[in-house]
Amino acid sequence: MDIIAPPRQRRKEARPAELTAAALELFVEKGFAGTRLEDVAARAGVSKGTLYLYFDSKEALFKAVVQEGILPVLEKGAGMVDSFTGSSADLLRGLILEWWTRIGSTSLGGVPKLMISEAGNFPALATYYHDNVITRSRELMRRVLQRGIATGEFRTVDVETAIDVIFAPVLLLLIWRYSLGACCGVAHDPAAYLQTHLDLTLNGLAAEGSAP
Amino acid sequence: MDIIAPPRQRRKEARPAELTAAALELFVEKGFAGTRLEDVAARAGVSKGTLYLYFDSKEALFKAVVQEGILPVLEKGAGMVDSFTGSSADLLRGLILEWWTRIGSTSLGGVPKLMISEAGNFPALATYYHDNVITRSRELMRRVLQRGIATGEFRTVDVETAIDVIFAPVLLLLIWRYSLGACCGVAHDPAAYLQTHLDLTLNGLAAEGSAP
Amino acid sequence: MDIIAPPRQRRKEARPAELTAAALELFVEKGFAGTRLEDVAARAGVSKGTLYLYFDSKEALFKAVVQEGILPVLEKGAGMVDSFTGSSADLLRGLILEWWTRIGSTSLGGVPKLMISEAGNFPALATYYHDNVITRSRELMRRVLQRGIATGEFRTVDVETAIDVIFAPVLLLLIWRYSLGACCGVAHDPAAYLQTHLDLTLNGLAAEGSAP
Amino acid sequence: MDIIAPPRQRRKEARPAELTAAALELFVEKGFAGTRLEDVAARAGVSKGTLYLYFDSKEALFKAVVQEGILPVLEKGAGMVDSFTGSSADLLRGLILEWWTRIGSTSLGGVPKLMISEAGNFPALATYYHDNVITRSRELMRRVLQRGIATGEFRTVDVETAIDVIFAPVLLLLIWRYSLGACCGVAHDPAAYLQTHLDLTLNGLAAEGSAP
DNA sequence: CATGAATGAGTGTTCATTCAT
DNA sequence: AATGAATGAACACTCATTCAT
Repeated sequence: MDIIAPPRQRRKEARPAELTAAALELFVEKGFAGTRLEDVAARAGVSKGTLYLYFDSKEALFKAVVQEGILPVLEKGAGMVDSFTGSSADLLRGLILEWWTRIGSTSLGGVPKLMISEAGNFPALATYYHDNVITRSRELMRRVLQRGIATGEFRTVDVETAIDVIFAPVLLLLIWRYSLGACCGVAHDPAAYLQTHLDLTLNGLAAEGSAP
Repeated sequence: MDIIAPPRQRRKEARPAELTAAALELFVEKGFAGTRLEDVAARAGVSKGTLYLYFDSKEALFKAVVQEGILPVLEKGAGMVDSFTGSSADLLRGLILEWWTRIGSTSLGGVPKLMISEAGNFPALATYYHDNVITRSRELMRRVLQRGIATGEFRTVDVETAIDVIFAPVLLLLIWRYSLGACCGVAHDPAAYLQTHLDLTLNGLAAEGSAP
Repeated sequence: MDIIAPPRQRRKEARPAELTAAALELFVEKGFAGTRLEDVAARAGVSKGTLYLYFDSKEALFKAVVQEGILPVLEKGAGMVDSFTGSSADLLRGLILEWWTRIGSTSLGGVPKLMISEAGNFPALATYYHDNVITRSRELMRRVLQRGIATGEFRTVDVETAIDVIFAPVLLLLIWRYSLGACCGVAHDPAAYLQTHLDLTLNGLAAEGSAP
Repeated sequence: MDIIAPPRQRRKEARPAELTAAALELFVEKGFAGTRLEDVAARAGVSKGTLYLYFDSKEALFKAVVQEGILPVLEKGAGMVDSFTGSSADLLRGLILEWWTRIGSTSLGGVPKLMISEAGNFPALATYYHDNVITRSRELMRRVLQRGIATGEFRTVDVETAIDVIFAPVLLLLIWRYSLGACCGVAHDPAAYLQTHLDLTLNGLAAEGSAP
């Protein structure tokens, strides 16, 4: 008899992702210590024991949340930079907006604040995050800036400082949103904020005579 | 067995400050949940029970740490602004350096990161921090900027945005130092960093023709 | 070291009853405050944590002990009164003796003294006990007396007072047995005591001319 | 200089009584375990440490409360019986009413319930209470009954049973009042209750032909 | 693979008791 | 004698982790 496999079987591969998704939301909402594995399991629709079939410990789950949440987006970004053919300004703008769509505006937006909060308790994870997320994000932006400078579209600026200047406001937006912004927030409109930030930044980068 | 009992010291006056100091260090180092009250007491040289003579609960201790750590410095800063007679640039520079000496370079420098980490778990404290620390810090800087603009020393800039621009790098420095910087830090030299930041900012603020 | 772990038994169905039984014994023996949950768990053969799978708190356990211990017996008694076809004297005698077999002579006999001891600390439970146990016990006896009076077997007496007179000696017996009787008891023979009490009471109730 | 000693000195001898009085109220209200020595001290207007100048431990205080509360009244009662010259009925009535005035209607009325509650945890005290309070109370009543029987005022009854019959309703009244009566009480009027009880009892005791 | 009952180490909190002043 | 700051043992309760089914 050709019966379709029951959902339980078919979801076997999806389980880890469902669990990390549930865990991400709770970690972001309540922090690492404040999140109970029972709640994670319940939100993913499985039992507490099942969680341990996929993750050795709460700490392992936490690492998986960070790794699986962030890496795919970075890889997508690398692909964009590799294949982009338009202006560097459009590339930079596209990267930031894509990042906002995929990360900033989702639960993943809580990850930077989460890493800041828990880095002290998870040095290994902090190192991993630094080496894989931060370093690679900066590398991505570095390539964009160097591309623009090489083509004469951007002015010759100190690249590392420019990377700081580009990332800092975005990070602060997220950090605020997931900490004090929750209780006494002035509710920045993130889209407008990003737009303003990009306009200012690209204007500042634009070589004289080029069309920003 | 003749175990020597530690001398039972009585120092009611100094106890709260000793306890909040010990708690500050541990909260900054391990976070709220990761800090055991027994360790706080031990670091302050008292027993666990003694802690409860002065603070009703772990949460109350946390609140006291934030309040007693931060408020005095803000008040000192307000006094400086009130009585200062030199240039606004010197005032701004003095405020930031004083802040670094009193807060940034001490354990209190961990408080912003602490608040960011725990705001979600302590909404009441987050509100308190927002209303008393953040709002009043901005007010302090607002007065300095308005003073400079009024005397013609500073250009006419959007004050609120300028406040953001002045505080953000300093906050990021601290946040970094107490989170990821601990394990994979590029060890910014804070003094030089602050100097550069102040130079740039004051230069940007300086009215044309004035001597920065 | 190869310590043999005790077999981890799974018996969800039976657990609550095993736990309340263990708790009953300890509450009766040591009182509410003097009973440690760890001892309750140990006596039931489980760990401390297991207790919390079934009862939210020590107070909840206490409530369950009282409710589950007493209510079933009352319901059985109501059934007896409903279906009994013999004389009212035999019914009254049967009820009291059944009560002694099911409650008085078991650990449940300690419940009245327990309620007296803890009523002040658990007003809600005291109200529950009053409304469900005391009121319903009196209702049971009331029906028996009214039945006997209606058939002419009993004299026309003040029913509420008669209820008091019937219950008081039995309650005092139990209260004594579980308090001062434990250390300096004159070891009443409960069976003989009950017999005498019933004989006297039924004789006092018997209508003239009826065969007691 | 002939200055009157300060109150602190003058109250030295009164301290133990003040402390046991405070303790009695709290023990009756909250039970032994539920009473905090700090509250006892506060109610007596002294510090916690002072309590230990007079009583070695919480248990010693508890014992003192029972002993000092009860014994004086018993001695007074013994004196009454020794010197009384009226009828035995008046003597019995006077004893019970005196008892109600001195014990039943005061905080001391909570002692029987207290002893019932804590007898299991304090066997030594229970023995003391039995030997000194219960035995001597019964002895007192025994003498009254024997006196009445000897003069022909009372019928020849089984004295020990009569003692039970006389004391039981009074004890139940007190027990009820300090336990379940507190939350769901039918608020017996104690004076009327005692009056009825005495009338019935004395009527039952009265020899035929004597004027009750 | 999945479950969920069971475990037990860990911690915040209370409070009887002690002791230096 | 009196104080009250300090102590530390005790306990209720939580939750990450395990394992028999």
